[in-house]
Amino acid sequence: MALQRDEVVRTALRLLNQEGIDGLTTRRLARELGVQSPALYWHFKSKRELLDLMAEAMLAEALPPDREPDPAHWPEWIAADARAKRSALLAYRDGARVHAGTLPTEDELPAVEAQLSALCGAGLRPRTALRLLLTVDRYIMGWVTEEQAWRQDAADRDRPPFPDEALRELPLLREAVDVLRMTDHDADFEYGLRVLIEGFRAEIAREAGNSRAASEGSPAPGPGSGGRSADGSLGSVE
Amino acid sequence: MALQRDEVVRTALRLLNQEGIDGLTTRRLARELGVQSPALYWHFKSKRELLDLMAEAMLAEALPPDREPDPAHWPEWIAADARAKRSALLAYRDGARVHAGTLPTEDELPAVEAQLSALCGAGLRPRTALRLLLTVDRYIMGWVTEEQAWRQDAADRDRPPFPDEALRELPLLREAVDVLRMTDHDADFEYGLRVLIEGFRAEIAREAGNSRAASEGSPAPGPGSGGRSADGSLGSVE
DNA sequence: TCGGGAACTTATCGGCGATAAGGTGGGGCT
DNA sequence: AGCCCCACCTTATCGCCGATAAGTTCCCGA
Repeated sequence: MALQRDEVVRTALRLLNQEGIDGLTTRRLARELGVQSPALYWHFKSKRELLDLMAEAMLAEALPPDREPDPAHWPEWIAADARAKRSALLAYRDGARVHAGTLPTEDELPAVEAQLSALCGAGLRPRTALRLLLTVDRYIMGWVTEEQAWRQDAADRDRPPFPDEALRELPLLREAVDVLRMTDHDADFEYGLRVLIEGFRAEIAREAGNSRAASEGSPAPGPGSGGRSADGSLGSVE
Repeated sequence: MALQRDEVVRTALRLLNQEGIDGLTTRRLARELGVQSPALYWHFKSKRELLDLMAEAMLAEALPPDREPDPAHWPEWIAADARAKRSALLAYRDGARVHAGTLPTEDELPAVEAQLSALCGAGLRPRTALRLLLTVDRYIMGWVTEEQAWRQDAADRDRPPFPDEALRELPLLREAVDVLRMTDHDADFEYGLRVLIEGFRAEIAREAGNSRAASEGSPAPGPGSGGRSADGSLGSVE
């Protein structure tokens, strides 16, 4: 039986966990599959394409498709999706770096539309709802990227970073030393996630309050030419 | 006159902008400097070390040292620092990817201590304050990573992603299409930043409210019991 | 005057992604 | 039965990469 794309991807993911992304070379992968490395280029036009499929497979394992998010419980499913995505990325070594190179695909769009629908049901405009989803997504990516870099480094290095003596003159950092040394990734991630959701809550309340003023249909949201842009102050918030 | 580490780093940063991170090779850099590539290994023990110094230099350009953040105006300087960091990363091609591999250095710690001091002055515990700083940092990194990947891709590709026909059955996405296609990175970044700061505001209010109940020294702030009602669903935080 | 080290060169290593070109075997067509 | 096509793989090779080893140059201080 000839090689299947699917089998290659699965083997590549296994190899990713064993060797890390730098050890995942076409030659190594080919050896694992019992073929010569150019054989892979029959199935994938480039290593980039293979990595894309790996990223897709990673997330597919964790995020079940075809859900109908409930507008009434948006904080719950936003948080649940965020945790699921983080778990999916953490499930493979360098998972975040593999995913990072990926561009969004058109077939992810229906799921996003469903999420937008729920958020709009909770009172947001589509633009704002999508921005919200993007925000949490960026947080997750940034978080897991750092987390995996840290874990990797902790595996290499023998001594812990930020030794006590470096914190001698820094009492506040000394008090927060377990956050600084990231001894509990889960709790620290949850903290930022909760902060985001609190912010979303405020944003929804604000936008619901404004809903009659801004009316609708205008692509530029009310204030100024470019919206709030970077005018420096956040004073317009309250 | 012999080569200086500093000159190498500056040339490397210039080359980074010209060629991107994949085009930044030791041979190419050496050629630019008029030496042979092994000469670089006299000044740097590895390419990783060079990249670390490049990342450091990138951020040093944008973030002036020795500031004394004001507790009373924490939203302003948090936002200003966030914008400055994003700008610094955007100032160089693949800036986020260069920075991503970096580990925090001990000499950044005093600046963090000063920020913690201000946030504690605003009513947070050190642990929470540091988590807050980490949260916004991860958001920035995730954001700029994606933003630069997108810009790069837009430069390569001739046609815009997500053509209209792909959105035919997706009315909400069609309404948010400029967010989806990221036509205004600045405004979209600002949105997430504001959401984060709103969340911080809520967090500070919550923690200040709890301050007498939890006293201190207890790592678990006891979510749900005394504080907000609505976060019960997310209550597994700590 | 000369030893030594900073700063660089030449030569080379092993490995990488990728391409070119050729082999092979089985299934379907005549 | 014969044959051909083509999916799938091999061998050979390209140009590049980061990195190391060993030798060279040249200045500076004792």
